Amino acid sequence: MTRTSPLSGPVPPSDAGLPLARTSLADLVYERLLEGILAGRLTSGIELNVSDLAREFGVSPSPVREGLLKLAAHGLVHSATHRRATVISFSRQEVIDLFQVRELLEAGAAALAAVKIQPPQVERLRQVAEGCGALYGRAEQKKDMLDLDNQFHLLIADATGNASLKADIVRYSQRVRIVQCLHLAPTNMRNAEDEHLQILNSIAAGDSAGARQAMSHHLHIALEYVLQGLDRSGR
Amino acid sequence: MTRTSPLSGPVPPSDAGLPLARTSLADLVYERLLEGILAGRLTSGIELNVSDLAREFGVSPSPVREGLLKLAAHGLVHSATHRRATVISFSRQEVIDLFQVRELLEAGAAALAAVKIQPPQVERLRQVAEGCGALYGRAEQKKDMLDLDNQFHLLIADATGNASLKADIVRYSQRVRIVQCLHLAPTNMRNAEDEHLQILNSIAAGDSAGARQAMSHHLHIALEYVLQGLDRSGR
DNA sequence: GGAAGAAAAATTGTCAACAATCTTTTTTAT
DNA sequence: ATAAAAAAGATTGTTGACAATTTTTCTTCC
Repeated sequence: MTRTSPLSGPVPPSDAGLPLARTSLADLVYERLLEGILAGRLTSGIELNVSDLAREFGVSPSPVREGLLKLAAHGLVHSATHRRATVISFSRQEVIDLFQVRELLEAGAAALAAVKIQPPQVERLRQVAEGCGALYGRAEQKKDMLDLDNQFHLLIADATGNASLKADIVRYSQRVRIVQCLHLAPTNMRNAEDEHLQILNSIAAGDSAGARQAMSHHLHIALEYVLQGLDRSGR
Repeated sequence: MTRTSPLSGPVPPSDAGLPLARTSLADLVYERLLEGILAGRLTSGIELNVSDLAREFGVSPSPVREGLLKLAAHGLVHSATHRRATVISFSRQEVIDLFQVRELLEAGAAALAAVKIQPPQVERLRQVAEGCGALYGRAEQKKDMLDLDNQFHLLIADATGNASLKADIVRYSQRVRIVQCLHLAPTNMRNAEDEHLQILNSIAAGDSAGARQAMSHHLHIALEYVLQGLDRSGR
């Protein structure tokens, strides 16, 4: 097959500088849809119909199907047999549940990171935490703010050295993001920088209990803001 | 299509007593392979080739492909493009990482369950915890023992009322089981009943901290045994 | 005889057609 | 006119064929 389909335009995100990390069309579809979801273009409840997407991406239905299946397996898309797939939507209780697990994972990760983090990672973490400051409160940069916040959390997950833990934190951050795209007012991210620095300082000081506590606090506040937005928009 | 393929023999595990919960062939393949993995017939490293499985199950390649994709997304199968899928295998460090996350999730779940559990669930939990006693140490019943142990942990996950948390605990228990099938000596499950009762009593008493502590302890011991078996067999 | 390279075989990935199911529209009966 | 039933349309699920890639086997050369 001559690689001329639209999807092959943007170079597939090769994991490393490996010779030539081939990826399947299904994975490219997955990446594209994921990007759309995280960017907020594809919001909760939007229907993802196979033939339309196949047309749009210039591939046959099969890779689209598989891409959707992967999104469903990762909990980003709701998919039942013979019903068209939709971007997942969460009830109020499900949002609370989501944050409950997220807290278990991320508070634990923060505690672990306090023990295992290396100096260069501390430095990187500080850059990201402080980089946020310039953006806070500006509505038109909500996506950038979410991206930076996310990066902060992912760097902590990285610092644990536990790939499995990181993978789960990524999955939760993606699902939380779907909710944040809908229900988070940009102004509510003002305090985040202080909270991030609190977490960072505990981690840098090797204070596991403090890091755990600071992360829990941060996530509780984040949940509170999301619920406020949800209750408001949910009428 | 007249439903006569081998796969439709064993009735698909319908989630509830719904009228007729249809499932796709891909899901049936998924269930069958999952069962084989959890039963220990399909062990780490075993190659799962699409055409062979398609022949064996009497379906076309596509549903098999999708079933494997789902297993891969759940972390039970390793799958790279143009390479045949294999049942996942874990390095020593990966096993440790696995148990680390499992502890975060399950210790948290135990603490939550202590707050939220209902009397009938306590009763059910006690039955399972005590039901284990009759089996411990008998080598020929290793699978039954693992099943009961698993059920105990899943009931606690259930008692949290957090579906997302439970789903993740299930996923980890499945991956841990792959390791246990390979590296756990049945004799090493003798103490489990006592530990389970300890957890149960804390939960029943509404003692969150105690339940968390007891679950952590239980999982630490479980990891120790697995590592012993791994170091022995791994030469 | 053993290692590097080329041909052959096996396997995975993609496609397009068909079958099964769901959804919408139209028809029919009350 | 409204609600149930039937037909038409759209969408998903499955299949088998083909293309792309990897793996194995065989040949060639040192």
